[in-house]
Amino acid sequence: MDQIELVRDFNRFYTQRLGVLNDHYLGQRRPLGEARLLFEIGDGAGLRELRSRLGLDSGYLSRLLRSLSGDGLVTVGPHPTDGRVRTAVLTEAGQRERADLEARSRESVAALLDPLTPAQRERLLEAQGQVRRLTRLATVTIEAVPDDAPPARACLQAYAAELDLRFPEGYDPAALIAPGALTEGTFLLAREDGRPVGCGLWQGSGPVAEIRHVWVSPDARGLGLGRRLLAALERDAAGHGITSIRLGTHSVLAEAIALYRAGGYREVQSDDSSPYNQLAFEKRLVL
Amino acid sequence: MDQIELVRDFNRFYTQRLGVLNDHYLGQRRPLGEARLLFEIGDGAGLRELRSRLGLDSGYLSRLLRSLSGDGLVTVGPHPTDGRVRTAVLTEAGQRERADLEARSRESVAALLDPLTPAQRERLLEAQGQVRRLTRLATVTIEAVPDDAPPARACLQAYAAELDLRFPEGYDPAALIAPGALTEGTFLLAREDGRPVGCGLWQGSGPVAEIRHVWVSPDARGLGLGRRLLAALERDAAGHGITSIRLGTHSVLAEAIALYRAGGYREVQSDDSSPYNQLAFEKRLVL
DNA sequence: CACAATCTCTGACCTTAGTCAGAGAACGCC
DNA sequence: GGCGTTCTCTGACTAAGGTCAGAGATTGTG
Repeated sequence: MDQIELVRDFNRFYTQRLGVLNDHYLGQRRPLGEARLLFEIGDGAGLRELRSRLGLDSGYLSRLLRSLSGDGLVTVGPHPTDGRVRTAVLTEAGQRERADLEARSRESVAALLDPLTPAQRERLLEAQGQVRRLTRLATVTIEAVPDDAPPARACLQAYAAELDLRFPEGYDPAALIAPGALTEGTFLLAREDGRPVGCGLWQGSGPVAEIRHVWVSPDARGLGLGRRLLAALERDAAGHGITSIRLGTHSVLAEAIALYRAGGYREVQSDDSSPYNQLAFEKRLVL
Repeated sequence: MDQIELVRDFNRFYTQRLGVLNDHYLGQRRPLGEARLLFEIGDGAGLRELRSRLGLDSGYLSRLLRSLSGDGLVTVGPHPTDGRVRTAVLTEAGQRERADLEARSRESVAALLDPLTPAQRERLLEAQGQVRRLTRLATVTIEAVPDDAPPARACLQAYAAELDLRFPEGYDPAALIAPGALTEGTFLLAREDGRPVGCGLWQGSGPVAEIRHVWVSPDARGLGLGRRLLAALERDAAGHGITSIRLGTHSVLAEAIALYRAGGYREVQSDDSSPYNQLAFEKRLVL
């Protein structure tokens, strides 16, 4: 069996397992749609938000809510500020039902874990974490966007805010590349399910380019995305005739430094004008 | 987050991932039920078998088949020997459709793997394998059954057949415990999804009991089931007042010997009358 | 050979999950 | 204050997935 077949086989296996688990804990008390809605309402939520979170048609949502409120689990009232929006709130019975579903779900998972030894449970969690991290990494898309695209600027703002916290001297957002200033080079944006989770750019016209502003969103760290971004930047630069990359970084950014070293960058004498770049690295691109 | 919550979180994540994958490759060409049926028919299958494999109502299956044969993908003919049963066979168009679905599925998995480096793919497969093995192990049930129950005898037959192949001198099935002979002791049967996948028994009235006939089905090896069975036998025996276990094994059964050693058994002088038991082990049970 | 069991098929019926086209109320902006 | 937009709700409709009760053919068994 090749790799693709092995993954498909695992997916089939796990689909089936999850099906059994779901059947067991849902116990036919509620249709799936209503159960999901009960969870999602939580401590009250606007219908508009519910619709977007669950991806429901407005008519369908309305009907689901009517059914739930018919069972006395939900009340739908007006929104405090916006009269068009309505908000759904769980009644006490609704909260009990929700807690009950939650407990059943926990119980069926607990029953699954029960026969395993503590060491085996650890291994299971570790392996699930690994599957998850690699699957997430694999589904992140990286694409070139203009450096003034709104999601690009959002990433850069987050990058600047983080550096401002981490650098002892703070970070001046004016040091960011100005919108539209990237005429020679590429800005790469990483997205997970459409949401921006990282960025980076290379710039320069000569045979030597500079990589800057490589950033990964905190909730996407540990996946190996920094490495993917760096590799994608190098590939893109190489495709534009760049043969060497230089980059500078701050001495407090230990994980960035480790990333560059692991990526084949060698530390060189810094001649950078930016006060934030205390270290300089260089790498020759091989085609 | 506790362990249960972590597992639930992984399950939610993976459900969603699989949903995206499925939506993508099924591409709305076929309803899920029909697609599954196309796969399952393969090179022809009796309707009765299809029904049990897919867990379908006979009326529903009939209707699905009519729909598929209406599209020219399937022909339904008589069974060669049993006139009540009918068999479904894929037409050429059906085989093309099936191959097409298969190709789409492979393609979407290939697209998932594509962004990963070879080392990351290896790690993903390794982790998926780990999740699968531990999940399988956790869902195996172990229960006491009479030593003459049909699934118990089936396991013992398989055990004897295997030993006969592995022992240079062969194995005489008469050496198996006779049906109904286990009056003092317990026969434990391991099942996965109802299917017997392993067994083992302890027997004896004194403070010292003997564990015999520990066997795990070839397709359930590598899960750690032998270890679970052994632990379950010890627990059951201890519950019946047994304080020490002795057991004998054949010198060619390397993995069994390793299992006993890892389980805390110490090799002792063999005084066994059975010609198959060249090695003897002993363990004091602690309560 | 009779009779019970097995197997497939049909028709009637049901729930879940969803889509679509408006109606009507409320809001935001000019 | 008018007007386009946003939001919810209703009614009409559809597809998928499935259940249930027989009818009719066939088979195994006493």
